[in-house]
Amino acid sequence: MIIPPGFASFSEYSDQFLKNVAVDNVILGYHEKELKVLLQQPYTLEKWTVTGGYIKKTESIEDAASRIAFDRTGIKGLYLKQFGSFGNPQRVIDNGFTPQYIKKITGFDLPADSWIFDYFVSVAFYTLTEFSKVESTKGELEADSRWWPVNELPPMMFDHGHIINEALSALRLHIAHFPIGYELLPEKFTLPEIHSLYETILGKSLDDRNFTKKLLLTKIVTKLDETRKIGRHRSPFLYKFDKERYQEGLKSGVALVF
Amino acid sequence: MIIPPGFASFSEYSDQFLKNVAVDNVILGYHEKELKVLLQQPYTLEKWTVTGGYIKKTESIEDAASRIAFDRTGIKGLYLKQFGSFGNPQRVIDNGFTPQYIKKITGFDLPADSWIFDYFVSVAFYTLTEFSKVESTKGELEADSRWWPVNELPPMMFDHGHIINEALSALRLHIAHFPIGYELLPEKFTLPEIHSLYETILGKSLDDRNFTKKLLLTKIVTKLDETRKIGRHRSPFLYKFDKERYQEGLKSGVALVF
DNA sequence: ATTAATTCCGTATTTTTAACGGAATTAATA
DNA sequence: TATTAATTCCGTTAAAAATACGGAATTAAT
Repeated sequence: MIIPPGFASFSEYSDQFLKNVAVDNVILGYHEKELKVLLQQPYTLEKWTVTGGYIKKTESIEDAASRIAFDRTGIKGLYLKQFGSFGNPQRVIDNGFTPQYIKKITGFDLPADSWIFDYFVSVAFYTLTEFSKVESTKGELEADSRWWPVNELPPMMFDHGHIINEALSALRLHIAHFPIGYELLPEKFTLPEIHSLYETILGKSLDDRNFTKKLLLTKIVTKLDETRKIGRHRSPFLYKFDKERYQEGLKSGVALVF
Repeated sequence: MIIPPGFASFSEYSDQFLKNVAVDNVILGYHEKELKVLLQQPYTLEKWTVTGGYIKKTESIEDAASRIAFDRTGIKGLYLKQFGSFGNPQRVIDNGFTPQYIKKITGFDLPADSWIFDYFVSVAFYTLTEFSKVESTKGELEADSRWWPVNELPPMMFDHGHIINEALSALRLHIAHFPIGYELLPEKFTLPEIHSLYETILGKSLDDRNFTKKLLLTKIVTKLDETRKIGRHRSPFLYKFDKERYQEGLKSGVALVF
């Protein structure tokens, strides 16, 4: 727990938060046919973490997750999905928190029996966002922070590698029951683009004709009259999401079994 | 947080636990074609809660859930499934904890800014168990504790009514992907029995011929050569679970879509 | 005019799911 | 001992969904 400037004591800052419980957000983005995750490298440590933070006593865990996701991405109203909580004593062994270490990074002396040295339960959410939207606010992100391809992760702190894998499992399960893509694609997109998105997330190839058939059957995307001119080949038509049907699908479920 | 006898101070007892986070177990049992949930009525309050408890600093959240489930049921090795975490400021308003109240029930004076007066995030699990196994240990359960039909719940503390509903939703989703019943049926059971169990959990009637077909296709149950003599009608054959296939199904999933 | 890259479309086959009726067994009882 | 009431148990057909697959059209570069 890093103390921002302007606080006279550790507790003056930390008292606004719940103890021994925190939120982690696995922020996923899609770029160049690859799923990426936004990681940060805090406090000059050599390991990376998913984005996360503490829960204010006055907010719900969902509100905390939203607030933190907004802080890291600058995007309001991200779709956050809780997929599990993680907690075991090994977490505190791995993080290297000691009174000396806390003294060094925060300047405050804390007793060895402070709750800060007990393990934290992490309530984990994942979210999907369009890669480019976040990159534009990259300058505002704190410390070291960058996108990593989900299958080429750097050395991760604690169990964060595991948490990312669980997020991906949850996403793959989720995708079978709910529409996906609104958050990950530009407003107008082509069929091959959304096709490739699904292939990337599911990690397998999907027959293009069957994919199109099923997708259009759900009516969550509608064809536009425009095409996009790219490359020396036929120009693909553009599509967009039918926002109402999409929202409806999020609530009540849409079967899209691939 | 009730202090057992023999502790000199609140912190002497509470220091073994993580703060502001706890575990709740929705213990489900099946009896007479009805799903029931084990609830307790703590501290002479008039509202009921699902079983739950605090997490020791030395144990994982899963271990805490197991320990607590064992305490309440006397059954070792219950299958516990995490299905979500719940936390918002309303929880603390609802529980009625005040320094005066804590003084009354524990005998200790606590400062108003103690973490005990902040809300607790609940990591929730559900478990399935054979009703009769637990009932036999009922005498050992603490305080008021009894089974309630899941659709005739008494007044519930906090959001515990909501948590139970979420547990049931999770269970109904779960049942489509994993085998169920080993924990809820006696060792040997009849087809009508397991059929009725599935109907009860899913809350709808399932065609018996199709049900049997699908169930046997999974190979998780095997037919025995015995029958059970009950009533003035044809004696049903007995079946049992193939434990190996069942375990395998729990790990890798079994499609049983009804 | 040719070529390379890519979009786009439809039908046939297989598999899965859903719907459905009637004969067999048991024990009570008339 | 014949009848009745309650329940188990079985198999086929129709409908729906998923899968497999080939070839023509467009574009821009050469």
